Amino acid sequence: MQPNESLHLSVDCVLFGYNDDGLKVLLINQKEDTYAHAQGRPMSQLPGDLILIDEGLEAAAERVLFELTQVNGVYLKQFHAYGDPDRVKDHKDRTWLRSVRTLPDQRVITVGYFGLVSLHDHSPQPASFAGGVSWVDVNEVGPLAFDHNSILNGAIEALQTQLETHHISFELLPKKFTLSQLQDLYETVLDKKFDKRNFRKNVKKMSHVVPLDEKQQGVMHKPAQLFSFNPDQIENA
Amino acid sequence: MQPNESLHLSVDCVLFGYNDDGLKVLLINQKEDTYAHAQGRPMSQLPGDLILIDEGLEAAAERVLFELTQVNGVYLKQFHAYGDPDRVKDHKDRTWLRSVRTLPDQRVITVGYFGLVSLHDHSPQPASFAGGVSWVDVNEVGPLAFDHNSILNGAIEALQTQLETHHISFELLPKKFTLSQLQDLYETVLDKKFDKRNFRKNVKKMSHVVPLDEKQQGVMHKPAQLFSFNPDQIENA
DNA sequence: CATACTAAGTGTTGAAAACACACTTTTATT
DNA sequence: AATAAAAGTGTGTTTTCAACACTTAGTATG
Repeated sequence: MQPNESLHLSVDCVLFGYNDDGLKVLLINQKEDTYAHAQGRPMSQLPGDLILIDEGLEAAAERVLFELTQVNGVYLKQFHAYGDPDRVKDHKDRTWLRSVRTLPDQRVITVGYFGLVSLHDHSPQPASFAGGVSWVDVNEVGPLAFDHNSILNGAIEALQTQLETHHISFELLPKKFTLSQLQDLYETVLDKKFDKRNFRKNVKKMSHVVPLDEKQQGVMHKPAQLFSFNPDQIENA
Repeated sequence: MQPNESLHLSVDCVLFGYNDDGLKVLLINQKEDTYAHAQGRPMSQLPGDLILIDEGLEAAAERVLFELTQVNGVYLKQFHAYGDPDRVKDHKDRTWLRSVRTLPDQRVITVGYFGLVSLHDHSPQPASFAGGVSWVDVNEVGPLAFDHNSILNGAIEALQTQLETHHISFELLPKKFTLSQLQDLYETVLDKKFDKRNFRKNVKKMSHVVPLDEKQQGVMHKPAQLFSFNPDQIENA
């Protein structure tokens, strides 16, 4: 049984950003000049990188995200490992790989993490990079490089499950938010509608959602009560 | 950014076996003669192996299980990847590694799969191997090598979630089974009790559990109706 | 053949959660 | 003062969940 002499391992990050405009994913555009145009236009892909020899998986995911967004402390969760031997062997992807990797023919197994950021207060901007990093609405994502479309789908499912079972909504909302914003978040992520009154009844049972002595301002309708999350109350379930 | 020249990737399998006697895990005993006894007694570990250079992750898990049990077509599900840089660096584990690996100092990332087999009809027996393979009740598992105790815990949680959300119980039961057996399975895996009448009410709603024209035989009490699973009805949810 | 043993099988009721549903209130704008 | 726009609020119905105990069918024994 021969050992796997030359395998590479990477992490790929599906960074979800949310604001009143919808749920977004951070994508990287392969640069045009590094892409052989035989195939058509350059593709987008998920941010990812090979892990360093002494680096933990989660640490690698944090590093990738920090390099892209300069944001630390992003909520991160591993959801699946992708190891099809041919996942980076597709013709359309090889061309690009040859331009950026020293060993483009190496098999790469990747571990998928999804991360959550709020795009309300500040939009963590595609830092430093030569550019080509952008937030794309999850419903408008075209074909991605490698198997990144299935990785994205896996991340969306994991996010949906996680939203239903754990208290993670605050990762995607501003510090102060209205109940309509919270409901919109649930509706957007889970892709279904909720009844306003029933939704609010359920929120009242969530002890980690606390009303503030503050109201929305500058809106041309009845201003909404603001709420925030009480970190002490956020446990599991 | 230096590439990860010398990483190894393995799969570790948590094979669950179930019979009326409880939920078991298949463990391998490190052989005494390959283990330096300085530390005390040899440890047990989960079956696992480095993946071959052209082998998919799931294929590797299937291979490991087949080599151990000679059983094909085991239900298998990936649940988590473990990549702590020090996960195989513990002193107690190095000794053993040196005796079985050509490159014992290599970092190893592992992908965890859990598998399900029924121990009713036939107990897939620890094949061919020099021995040291055994079914251990999940509640009686002692300290394992490496981080295998946390891998096992991760597998148990994944199994519980999966049992509650997907129709997988038939993987652990004989082809024909009684409702009491089904209930015992749920109680064992989820580690809680159910009310017999309520449980049976719920089963009646499951269209994939179908009654047979057959009864239990040779028991010294009222023989139970036998049921089986209708594979056509097993979808998701 | 009568009795005893064992697990199988079976319904009802009350409580809680889920669902469906429409009008009034508050602010900014004109 | 009138309008526009989203906020906020309660009730009845249906469905699901939880608690609870006795009768039945077969095997074994005397």
